[in-house]
Amino acid sequence: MERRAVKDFGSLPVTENGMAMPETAARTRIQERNISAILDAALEVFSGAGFRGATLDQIARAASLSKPNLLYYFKSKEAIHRALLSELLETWLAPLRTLDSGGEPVDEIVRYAMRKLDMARELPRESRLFANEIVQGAPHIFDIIEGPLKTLVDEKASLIRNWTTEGRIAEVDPYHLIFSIWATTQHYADFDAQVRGILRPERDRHFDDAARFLTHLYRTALTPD
Amino acid sequence: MERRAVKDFGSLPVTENGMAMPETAARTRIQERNISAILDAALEVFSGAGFRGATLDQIARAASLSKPNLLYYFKSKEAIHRALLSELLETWLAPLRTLDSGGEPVDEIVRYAMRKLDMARELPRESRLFANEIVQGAPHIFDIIEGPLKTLVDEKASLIRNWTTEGRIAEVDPYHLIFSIWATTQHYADFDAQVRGILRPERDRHFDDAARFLTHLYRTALTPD
DNA sequence: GGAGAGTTTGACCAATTGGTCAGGATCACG
DNA sequence: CGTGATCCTGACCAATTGGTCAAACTCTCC
Repeated sequence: MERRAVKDFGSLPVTENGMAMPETAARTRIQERNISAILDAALEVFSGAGFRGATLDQIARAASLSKPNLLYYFKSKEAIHRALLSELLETWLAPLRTLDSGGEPVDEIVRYAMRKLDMARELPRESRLFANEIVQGAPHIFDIIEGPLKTLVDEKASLIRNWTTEGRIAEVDPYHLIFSIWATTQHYADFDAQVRGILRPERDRHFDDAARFLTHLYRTALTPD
Repeated sequence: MERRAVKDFGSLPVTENGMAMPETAARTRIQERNISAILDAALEVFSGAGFRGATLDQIARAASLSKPNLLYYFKSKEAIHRALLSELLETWLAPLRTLDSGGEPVDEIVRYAMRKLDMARELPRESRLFANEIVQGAPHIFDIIEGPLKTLVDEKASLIRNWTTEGRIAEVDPYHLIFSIWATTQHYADFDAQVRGILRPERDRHFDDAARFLTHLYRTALTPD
């Protein structure tokens, strides 16, 4: 083996998702630090400008690394984006997973909405990252939407439908209920610029009003007559 | 005056919004045709890719014009974007304007939500154009949000608040009510890729279910006890 | 049918962008 | 302390992109 082989199969095995560094295998402290700096910088830049709007220079600057050094850790812009999306996907879907058949159904759904609203407040960049991706047709994650996400939503939709069948919540379409919870909560992260332009809130004050409003909205709509 | 002056003040006066052609003054049939072809192509491309993601070549191709010819009608990419946004702004705000103090308040608000849902179905590109813009911080229209849009929303919010004061609808925060209507309806245009990935609807079938769901949601939440 | 306004284009340009590469600096560890 | 693996960089490249320009073409209207 000479040069070329070393480059291809040497100390920097390229994993399937395009990362130069394996996420599982042992990382040096330097790798640990730089990879997380890159992903954090990438979240900042991608969420604010979308995939195509983001540039490697911006990400490099935000991560305090040189551009070639970025590409030492991730083999391409796409690879960074992919790694970021897959890193955040679980976080993003976790609240829906916790929707459980135990407990009072109306409370359970309202609690889910409140959890989503909290995430819009605490993790707006993550929300906008996915918003940018989906608005533009979800080119990089359509398989996830059709696969794991659809499976999860189908499962929770049938749980909700059981509640309506048992008369424990009002008769509503479970899918559109879920969509409306996503829409009304993520709205405060994704369209933050508009919300703030209209409300001019001090700090995040408006989130409390939103919480009250959404609680009323879903509680009245779901409580069976 | 020689050459240069002819170029600057000659037959193609540049209007304030950057269009090479005045919208008001007489247009030749060729101008009529090409300008609307460009704006239509631009809507297609900008709404699918965002401002930065769109390229003049894509727009030119979609309009069946050469790139220099595009720039004969609009002096820059920004000018096309600006013209498009300002052309569509009225269309986009019109439904809210029609929210009127006459008529039954709950019906009036539900009717507004249904009108917005129709627009998400009929004009998804327009919805995504604004969505792209706002998700990325509304860099080109923040003054509109803070100005005319805020004014309109303030006005309608106080109308809604009157209704609650009079006990004609339930006590809800009018601003968050409006936001929730925007969010739940535009969701079907802006996040169309996700909705279709999960529901796999034939045609636009799911809009009818959405209409039923949203009618129930707002009717129950707004009807005073 | 011809003159001047209006329209179109190929060729071109500078800046930006994603990505490469060879070599140098630094770190871990025997 | 030295040596091999890891980390980092300046210089560079090809492609793309927004935009310009002079020249040519076409339409309108007298």
